[in-house]
Amino acid sequence: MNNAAPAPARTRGRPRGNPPTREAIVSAARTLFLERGYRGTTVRAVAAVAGVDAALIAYHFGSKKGLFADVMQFQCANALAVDHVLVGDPATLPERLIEAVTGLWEDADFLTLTAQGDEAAEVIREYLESELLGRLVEFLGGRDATARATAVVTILGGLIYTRYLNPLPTPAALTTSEIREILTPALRAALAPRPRTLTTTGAGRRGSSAPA
Amino acid sequence: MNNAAPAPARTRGRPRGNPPTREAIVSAARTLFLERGYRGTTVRAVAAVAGVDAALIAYHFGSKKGLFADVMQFQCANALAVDHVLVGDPATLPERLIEAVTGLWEDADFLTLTAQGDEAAEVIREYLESELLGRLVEFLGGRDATARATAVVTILGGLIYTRYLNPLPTPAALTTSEIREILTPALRAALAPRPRTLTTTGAGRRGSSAPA
DNA sequence: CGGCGTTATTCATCAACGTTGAGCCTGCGG
DNA sequence: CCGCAGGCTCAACGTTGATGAATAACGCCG
Repeated sequence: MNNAAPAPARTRGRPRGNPPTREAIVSAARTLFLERGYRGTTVRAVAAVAGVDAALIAYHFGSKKGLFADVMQFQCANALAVDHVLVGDPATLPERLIEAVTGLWEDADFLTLTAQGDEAAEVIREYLESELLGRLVEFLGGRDATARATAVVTILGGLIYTRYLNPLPTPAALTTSEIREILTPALRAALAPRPRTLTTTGAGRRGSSAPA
Repeated sequence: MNNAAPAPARTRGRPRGNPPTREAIVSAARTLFLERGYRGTTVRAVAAVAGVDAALIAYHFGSKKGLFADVMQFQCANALAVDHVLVGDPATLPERLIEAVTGLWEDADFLTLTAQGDEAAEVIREYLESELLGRLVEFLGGRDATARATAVVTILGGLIYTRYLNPLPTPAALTTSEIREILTPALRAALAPRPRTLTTTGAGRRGSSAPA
């Protein structure tokens, strides 16, 4: 299939110099994932484009899902533009957060990446629950920053879940503006510092399980 | 919910169950499992010996584990000889149960089948929790037969678990006679009819999870 | 009522999938 | 100069999806 060229370049053992294998895989994966989506992209295809053995993907990234997560970490960082969302008036942070998340779904790239079903969306949710959460904690600061950030991420994770991962039948689905209307106050409440040391029910960690 | 039709027994298409292949697979599997153990036996090898496609194993038995379960159901039935254990004086049933289970480990066939690690022993435990339980319920009869049989199977499952599936370091392991000494009273207690209608907490169903 | 295409259902095949374990070979620290 | 660790290849693993025969009941017309 690939090079029948006289160069049997792929010898066994450790390669010569400092091979940029990882980057080659990520680059090929980004292209193919965006082009054919998650399910439509096979590890073997990525490996072929990158010019490496398929087993190397499992070796470097653990699994196909891990590779996807790696690609998305880059892609999400660009699309979500976390830093860009965080700067600005804290009072309007909820609006910017919602816009960033809903905006993902108007991004064609994201749709082809994400509208494939199973593991792909988990990766995105997990991204939110790690990367965004860390940034938020750092941004919010203060004593209960973690709790507040968790609450925010929980809400956003639920949004992603109901919008994509387990989408409701279209009549029940909310439009973007409805989402904005409904979720903004919730986010504002979640972001607000605790008024006092009430037993504020401690925002539940996992908020993404759906009834059916 | 579905049709209350009295006898739509005749299905529509091709008749179910093509005997030669299924039996050929089971037969080949029994041979290879006994000869090379669970891990040492590949589904492709079984398929080759049986002269069928490897995918048929997944089709007929769901998975390699399922095939193993099928083979073991036969093998267990012979080795455990449930019927033989059940007949006789109910007063000495505990002794016979323990002897049957510990006897499995003195059976060379069982060791090669089972001493392979991962999924193989789960199958045996699951066998106990279905087949033996059903027979026990039937044998015990009476009102709380299910509860008593569940208690018995829980104990025996625990025995299997600690003896093989998650074996303790040898100093901590019990000898066969120690097991007999310790577990017989427990089994007797489990088998005893409930003295009265206490809220007997209903013997816990899953008793096989270990700390680490 | 009997023949016959239609349809439904099961069994079998093939290629491909993602993943793993064993081993190879190079680069580097001692 | 040698041992060892690490990037890597290769073959094989268990499993899946698409596709195609085989087969039996149904619909129908005559």
